[in-house]
Amino acid sequence: MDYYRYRSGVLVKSQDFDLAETLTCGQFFRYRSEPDGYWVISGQNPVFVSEFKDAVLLHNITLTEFENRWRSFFDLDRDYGEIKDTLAQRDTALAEAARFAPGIRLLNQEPWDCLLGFILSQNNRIPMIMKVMETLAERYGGALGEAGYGTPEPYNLSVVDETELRSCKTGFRAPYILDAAKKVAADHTFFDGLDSATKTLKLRLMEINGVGPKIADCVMLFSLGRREVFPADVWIVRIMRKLYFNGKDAPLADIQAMAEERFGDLAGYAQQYLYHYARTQKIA
DNA sequence: GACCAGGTATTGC
DNA sequence: GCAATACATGGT
Repeated sequence: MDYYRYRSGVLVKSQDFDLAETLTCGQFFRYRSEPDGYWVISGQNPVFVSEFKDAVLLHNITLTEFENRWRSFFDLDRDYGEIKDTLAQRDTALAEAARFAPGIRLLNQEPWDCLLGFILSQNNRIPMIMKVMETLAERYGGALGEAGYGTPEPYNLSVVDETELRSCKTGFRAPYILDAAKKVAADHTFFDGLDSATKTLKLRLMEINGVGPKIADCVMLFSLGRREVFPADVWIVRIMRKLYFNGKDAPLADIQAMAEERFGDLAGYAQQYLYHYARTQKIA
C-alpha cells in the first residue's frame, strides 16, 4: 500500500481495495452515495472518498488524519492477496466467492457505531438500518456540515424517551438501544478488551438486552478486530447449508463448527465474501 | 395480504 | 436444552 499527498487530500494505491464493494457489502451503515463518490462517517469524523485512476482519493484530509484514522479504518495494512490465496487453496467455493468481489476489505469501525448499527439490524433490511441510523444522527448527533451528522454519543441516546426513539422508526429495538446506550455511557472502558479472550468479550456484549450471539459476533468482527469470528445470519446459514451440508438444514452449531474448522482465524473474511456472494447472487 | 429482513427474548415443553 | 412465537416497519 502506498499513499501520497494529493490535491488537499490523500491518494491511496492499494491492491485488493474496491471502494464500492467495501462500503456496500453489508458490513457498514454510515455512508452516503453521491454521483462522484461517497461520504463516509466514522464516529464524529467524516471523509469524502472517491475512486480515482485505479486508486482511492480521500478528500480534504491531512497525512496525519490519514495515518491516525483512515488507514486503519479501511484496514489498509492488511495483505488481502495473501488472505484470499490461503482461503482459496482450501476451498474452491470460497475462491469463487472471493473472486466475485475481490476488493472487499473488512473495515475497522468505531465500536459504538457498529453496535448501534447491528442492534438495528435484527429482523431488518440494510436500507432501513441506514435510514434509521441517519435519523438518529440528525436528531441526537452533532452536525458535520456537508457530510451530515455524527453518530449520537451513548449518553445523549441514553437519556432519550423510549416513545421518542420509536418515532425514529426503531420499532421494537428502541429499548435495546436504550440499554446499550446506558451500559456504554456508564463505562468508558466498555469496549476495551484487547487482552480478553474472544469468549469473554462476547459475553460482555451479550449482557446488553437485545444483543445475542450474532450481533456480538458482528461487533467483534467489524469493530474489535476479532477476525476469527463467523457471524451467521440467514444468508450465511443458507449458503453454508448449500455448499457444505448438501442443502440439508444443518443446525447452526454445526455450521459454526464447520466454519471454524475450514477457515480458522480467517473465518471472518470468509464470512464476508460468502455473505456478499450469497446476497447478490440470491443463492438460497 | 402474505412473506421476509445481517435476531433476540420469552414462553412452553 | 430446544422449538415456536411475537416483535415494528417497509418493501416485494
